[in-house]
Amino acid sequence: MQIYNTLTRRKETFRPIEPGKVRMYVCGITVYDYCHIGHARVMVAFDVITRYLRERGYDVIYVRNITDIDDKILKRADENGETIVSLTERMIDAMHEDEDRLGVLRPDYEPRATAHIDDIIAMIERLIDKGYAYRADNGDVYYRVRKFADYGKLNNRNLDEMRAGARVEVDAYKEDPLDFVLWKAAKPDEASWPSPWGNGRPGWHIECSAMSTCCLGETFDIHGGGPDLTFPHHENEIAQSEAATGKRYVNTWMHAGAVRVDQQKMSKSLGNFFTIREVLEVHDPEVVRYLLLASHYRSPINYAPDALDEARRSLERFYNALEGVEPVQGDVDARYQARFGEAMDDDFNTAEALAVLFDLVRDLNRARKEAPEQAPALAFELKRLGDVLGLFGQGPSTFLKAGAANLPVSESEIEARIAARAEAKAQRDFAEADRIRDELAAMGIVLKDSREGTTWVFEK
RNA sequence: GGCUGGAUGGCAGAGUGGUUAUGCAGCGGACUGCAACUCCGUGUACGCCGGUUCGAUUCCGACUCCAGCCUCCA
Repeated sequence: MQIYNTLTRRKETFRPIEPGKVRMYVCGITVYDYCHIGHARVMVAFDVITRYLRERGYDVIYVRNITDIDDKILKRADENGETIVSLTERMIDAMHEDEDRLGVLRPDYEPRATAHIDDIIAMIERLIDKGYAYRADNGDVYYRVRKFADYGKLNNRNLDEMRAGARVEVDAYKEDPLDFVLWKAAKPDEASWPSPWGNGRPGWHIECSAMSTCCLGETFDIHGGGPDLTFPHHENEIAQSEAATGKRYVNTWMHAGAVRVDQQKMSKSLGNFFTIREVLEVHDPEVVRYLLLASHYRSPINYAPDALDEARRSLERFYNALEGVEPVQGDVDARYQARFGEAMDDDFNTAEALAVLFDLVRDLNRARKEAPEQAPALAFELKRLGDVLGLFGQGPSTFLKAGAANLPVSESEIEARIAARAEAKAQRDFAEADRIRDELAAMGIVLKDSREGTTWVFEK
């Protein structure tokens, strides 16, 4: 199996530290607002990665943290006039709701920063002892970046060149402008925890170093995250962890591609983001999931309403093929599984894997006409492989009829009209039959005749 | 300025040193009372300029353009 490693900038053969076992950490969300489509992409990407690794027989430990203390949280809670805990609990619940709807399986562990203050303090102490960190006069503790010789290796950055480009306000208390904060001294009435350096709260980067190490060990297999975390977040994590432990921190670094809107990165700072929940008001969650899987996880994707409509039409092809066939395990051409596996083995190429499934769909549709006895096994294979991607889990008619619930007619009324049309057709009164069909079509109900009878789907 | 990626048919999006990606849309045919679904068929796509090669969209170099990171952001 090949995985692209951001650290080496190439695909590498994946070899877990312990055979058969994969330890993976992914940077999660800072819970001060609802998740947007960019978050959804990371969630879905690593969900599929976990599902496939497990399908391959690996015992995966998947850890994704929750940042529940941070400047933005303090600010937002204050603006809302609610407590930090009230805000973060609300956003954590919302995040879980969003990912459940997208079919994202929960990570095995979701450590929260506020539950690991002791581990964080212990790691900072270790860094101070080794001379990699210092307490400044303002009470903050900083990491001494220039002390870490490998700094910049993940991003191919050179310290002196970075310095030239620095345009951040220089904190007077830092020894060097590049130093970053490990422990932030609390202002009088801010939420804080006691520490050897006074009351305060952890910096963002140290929390991931401490929680990943405490859940997965000092060296682990895969560390993932969004595209905007490679610098400085992951670079700083490496500096902290490798300085503290003296060991290699992570073997494979994986980063998802950006979600763009009008060719610009979807981001909080630009304000051009769509939350998962607002998108799900209009689109079936599986359509969103499909859209995310239709491109390779590292490619940038452009988020647009048209793209979702097209994803919906593509998914309809799958569900049309599955509708009315009872999947039963049986003999199928082994090449589908082989090609699917080859695609996924190549750095989780879901786009290629979906192309294999479309080929399978064509075979299934053909079998339904020409060799119906083969259809159940093909449908089973399609569902089984789709499940690795977290797709095709709902009943075909549930998907195809979704949205019809808001219509002014009930399902039984629709069925009654279909029966009336069948009667008209039997009388060869096609004008009446077409009138009924047009009437239903005007509401978005599209009829599909087949040998077994008439079914319908809802087209928005 | 430094560091990463990328540029594929109408759109989306994989991939490959010489042979069909795939999906959506379109066109022709079949099925159908007519449609829808489905099936069959259909498109001289690989940013630009050089180089390597018998042959390059695919390898190498220059160029143009796009995006990301260098500051909180998945």
